[in-house]
Amino acid sequence: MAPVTLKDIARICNVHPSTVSRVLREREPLKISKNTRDKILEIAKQLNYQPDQTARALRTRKSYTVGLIIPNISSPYFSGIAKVIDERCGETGYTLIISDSNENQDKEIRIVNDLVSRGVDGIIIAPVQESDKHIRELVEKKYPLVVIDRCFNRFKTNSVISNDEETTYKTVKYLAGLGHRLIGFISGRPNLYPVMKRLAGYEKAINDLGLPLKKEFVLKGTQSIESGYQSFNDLLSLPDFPTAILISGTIITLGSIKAIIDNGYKIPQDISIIGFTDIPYAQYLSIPLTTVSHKIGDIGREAFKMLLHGMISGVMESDKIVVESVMNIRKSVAEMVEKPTLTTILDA
Amino acid sequence: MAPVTLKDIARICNVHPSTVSRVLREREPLKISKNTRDKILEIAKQLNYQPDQTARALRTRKSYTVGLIIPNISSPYFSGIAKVIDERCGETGYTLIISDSNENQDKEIRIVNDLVSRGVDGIIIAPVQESDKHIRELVEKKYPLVVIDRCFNRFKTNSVISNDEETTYKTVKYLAGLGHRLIGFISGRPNLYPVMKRLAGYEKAINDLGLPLKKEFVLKGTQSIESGYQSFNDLLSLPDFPTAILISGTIITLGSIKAIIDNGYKIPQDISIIGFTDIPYAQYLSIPLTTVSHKIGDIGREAFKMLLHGMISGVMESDKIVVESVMNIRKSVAEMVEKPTLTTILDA
DNA sequence: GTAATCAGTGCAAACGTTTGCCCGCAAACG
DNA sequence: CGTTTGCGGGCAAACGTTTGCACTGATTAC
Repeated sequence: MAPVTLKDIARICNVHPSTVSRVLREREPLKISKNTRDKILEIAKQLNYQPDQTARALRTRKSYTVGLIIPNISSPYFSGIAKVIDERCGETGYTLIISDSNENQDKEIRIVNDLVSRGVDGIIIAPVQESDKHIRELVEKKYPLVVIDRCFNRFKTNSVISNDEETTYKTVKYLAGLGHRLIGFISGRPNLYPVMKRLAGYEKAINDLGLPLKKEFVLKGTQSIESGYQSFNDLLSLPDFPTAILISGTIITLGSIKAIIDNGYKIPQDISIIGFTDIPYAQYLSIPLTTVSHKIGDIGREAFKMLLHGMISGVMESDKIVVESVMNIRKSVAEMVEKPTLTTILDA
Repeated sequence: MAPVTLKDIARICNVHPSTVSRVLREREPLKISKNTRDKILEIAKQLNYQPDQTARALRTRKSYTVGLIIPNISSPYFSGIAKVIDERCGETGYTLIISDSNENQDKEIRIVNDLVSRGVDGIIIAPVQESDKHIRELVEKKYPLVVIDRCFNRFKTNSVISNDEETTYKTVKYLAGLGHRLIGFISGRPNLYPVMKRLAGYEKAINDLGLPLKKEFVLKGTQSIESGYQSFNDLLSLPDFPTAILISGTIITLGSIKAIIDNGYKIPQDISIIGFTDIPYAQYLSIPLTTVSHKIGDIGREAFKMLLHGMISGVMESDKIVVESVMNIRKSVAEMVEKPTLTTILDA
């Protein structure tokens, strides 16, 4: 009934528990006679011995677990990242603890404390980014930690992010190249790192291209479908609304599409949209969505690689890895009939 | 640097570690003078003491963790369930360990062993269902365990599932009511419990309604987009293909939609489809998908409730809870022009 | 006035491992 | 033959908690 322990095996084999441990751990040099060794192994297998990881972790101060904290597990973006990190964990003998902060700063702090007191060997986190004290403390303690997707400006951390600024810049250029002059930008929470970067790229491109930068064309909100719906509605009620809109975030994209449909507009005839980031369903829609997709697999793998290095070596540097995102041109962007003479700028 | 322990606090307060433990645990009756109590609490707060959950778990044989094993974390269905279970865990003081079995039986077994040896207090699992030995062993040991979505016929377990058979029956009736007589059924892995139940409901309805039951109308495969694509292609290449198709599984649904588009057919003019289960994007598609959606929230909450009861009481019964699924009528099903005279049957 | 109660706290064992150290013995060495 | 070497394995401490028990001094009960 009760789980079998080292002592049980030791008693049966007439040896000391430490001997059993040595055999099962297989440390070098293993100075155990083949006789007792075989006997122990056989009994262990026969009794289906499973070491108590709790006891082991207490003794060795190493739990072979890593924590992953994401703001929303049902977002395909984050659950995709979780999947590849989980894969890498499995391959390297770690157990992954995934926790959902639900975009709630207090909950995130509770989770971090909990994970640390549970003795996880390292943490990968996509932070809520309303506060950074708890993260900074870990970083200062050289705790193995990697920040993904959203990184901090106020201090250095190991992080892996996407090149949102450049990509957004190119995206605006692409739209301008198709003749769009009135281009809008909609997002959720504006203080998120990727949103700030996208906005920066957007504004820079608008300026460089000499397009009108109207502040009523950029709308912010929260991380919810309703917020996206509301923002897009506001945009559409403008007397002279944009011909193309950049939408930051898949949740916001969903709300936006609903707003367009409810208003009776057609994509891309009436309005062109580009979504950040890609959603798995985007390509299967009747109007396949042009999107900017982030390389979820690369992000997850790089993050785990950095973390693993930190966990093994015991030293944490502060590298920042940026993975390139790519544009998926589908059908949600129309070419404008009257092309402006921007070609000279675009060739730059 | 090193984390602060009970001993540290005890030393500072000039008391025994056990006293510190008693104060911090706040067990009744708490026979500690207000003096020392206040002092300990203050120092603990000042030093930001976080109890070592590993040590505590070792001593108390209770870890306040629960394991959740799902076959695919990036499926919106499973990640949705994970989200509500995570919420309930947070509310009740448990930490959730989510693991992805990736529809791989071997990996699932490894995960189960790992979780058990990590001392989780209970497990919720949506099993791969190729083997059941490891599950049955846990059930026989009265290990707190709840099976969701897919349950076993060969032995009793606590489980929460959806009423797929009845719902599918009604769905076929609904299609027949709209004049469809050639109705197909496409699924992924056929040995999954919900798929079996859906198929049973489908066949029963076809029989009851006196419709033709053609075996080339029901196609099975694996859990992949490609499989859905392939199956639907096969169906469409039939000389006399169905006018309506039931599609089991969101992954298969994605593949099916792609197949329809690639073949140049229009939904629902050329073919009607109903998807099991609902996907968050379904209602925002240009052709909103008629789906059967499962009450993810109820499934998660009920499962956790059962598990919590088992973990607290220490006894596991074998209840089976079935939650009702609902049909979301949208626009992917067309009414047939010539209505058959099935009304008498349908009124039954 | 003595015995029983009780508040307040210390002591030590225990949870299941891991690991540094030591010890006995036999072989090898000089 | 005495000493070193090395193999095989036992001993006990330690990781940080929790908790039953014992102990002291004071209060209450009779």
